[in-house]
Amino acid sequence: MRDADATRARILAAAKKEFAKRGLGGARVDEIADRAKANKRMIYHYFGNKEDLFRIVVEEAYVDIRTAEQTLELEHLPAREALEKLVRFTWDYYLKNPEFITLVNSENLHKARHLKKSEKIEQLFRRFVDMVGDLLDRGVEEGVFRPGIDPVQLNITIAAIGYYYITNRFTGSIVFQRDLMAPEALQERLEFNIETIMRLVCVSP
Amino acid sequence: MRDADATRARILAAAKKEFAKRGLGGARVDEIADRAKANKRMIYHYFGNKEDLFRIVVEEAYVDIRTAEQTLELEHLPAREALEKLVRFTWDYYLKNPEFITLVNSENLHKARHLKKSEKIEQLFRRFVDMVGDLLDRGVEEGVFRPGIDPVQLNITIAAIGYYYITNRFTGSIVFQRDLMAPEALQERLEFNIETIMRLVCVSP
DNA sequence: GTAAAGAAAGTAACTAGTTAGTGCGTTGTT
DNA sequence: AACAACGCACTAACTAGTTACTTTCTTTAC
Repeated sequence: MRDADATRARILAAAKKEFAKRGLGGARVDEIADRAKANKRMIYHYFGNKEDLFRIVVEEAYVDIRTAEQTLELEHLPAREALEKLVRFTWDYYLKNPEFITLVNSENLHKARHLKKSEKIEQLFRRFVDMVGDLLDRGVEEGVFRPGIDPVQLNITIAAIGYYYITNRFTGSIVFQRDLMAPEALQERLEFNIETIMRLVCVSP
Repeated sequence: MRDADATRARILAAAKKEFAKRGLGGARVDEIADRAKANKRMIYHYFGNKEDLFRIVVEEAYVDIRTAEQTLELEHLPAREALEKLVRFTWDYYLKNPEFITLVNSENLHKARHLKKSEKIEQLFRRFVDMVGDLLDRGVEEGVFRPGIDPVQLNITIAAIGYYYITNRFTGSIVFQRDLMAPEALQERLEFNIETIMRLVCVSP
């Protein structure tokens, strides 16, 4: 049974897991081949080398989160509801896809040298920033949002308050002496995050 | 010239740099020895093995940030000023010590298995959480802070909005198509962060 | 229809270089 | 002399990448 596409896809999925688990430096090409039930030679055949494979994994991770975001259709909701939905989505996505966070961390450890080579990333995010910009404008028109908020700063803040909690869940649970991943703790954090963003953006909370 | 303490200290400093630059998996013991102008044999003599060396580096990084925090003496300031000072301090510390962030990221990639072995970390942080708890109480008494805010959630949020920006400065600069490390960008972010926290905590912003 | 040719998919074993960790001897200090 | 600090040179295991080969599928010629 030969299937080039399926093998390629299995390698990519395996690479995503391995890179997310151990980072670029700690990941082992042999391990990726095993996980993918493929041969190491196939990895080099389809992806050239380890770094290129990593680049494609990271690119794909960014495409995935932005694709998911675009299904939100925030345009059809009142501004306040749309903003809350975005905060909830971001939180849920990090929670369900912690490998996204690990990959981004790993890419930043390497000063984003792989993403620098990518071309499709820039336009992907321009659309996203525009979407949040439009949402902010709409909220101001509706009289519910403060004017003058920078959509990039808001984006970063929405991401930050979820991302930091999830990425540092292990040291955080030790340092703060509570299980940050307990269901009640997660619920509490999500509500705190929504309150943080609402107080930041809305005219009257 | 023989000096056990100095050699040990040079190794620790070199290890901190190397681990911060490449993570636990990517760091090379030979490189640490070279940087420290010591011999690899000395590393094993003083620290046992690579993992133990890493554990001590991470522990020391946590002790350093908490030690710096304790010089703030927030008790002697009005609550609002104290809170703003804490946000500024956190931001400045991350900016001046980006290796702290990389070490914490690396430790979380390994599910905090080194920090779990550490004993002095817990009490270090209990004091810190108490300090912020006291600050919140004082702000409520002064009539400037909302009551009922969880000091742990506030701590996490103050850290998050700075940490995320700094740790993801490389991918962030590509994705948002602006130089996030330009002096004006840094100043803008700090002010945005202060506003975020003030709106979250204060009764009237 | 079918057989030969060729291309693509897949594998095992290997190479060259790297890496954490050590054995053992040397040098300096008290 | 005794002990601690130090350093060279080694090893056993590992690791990214390659070579040379087999198997399977597709295309083309008749």
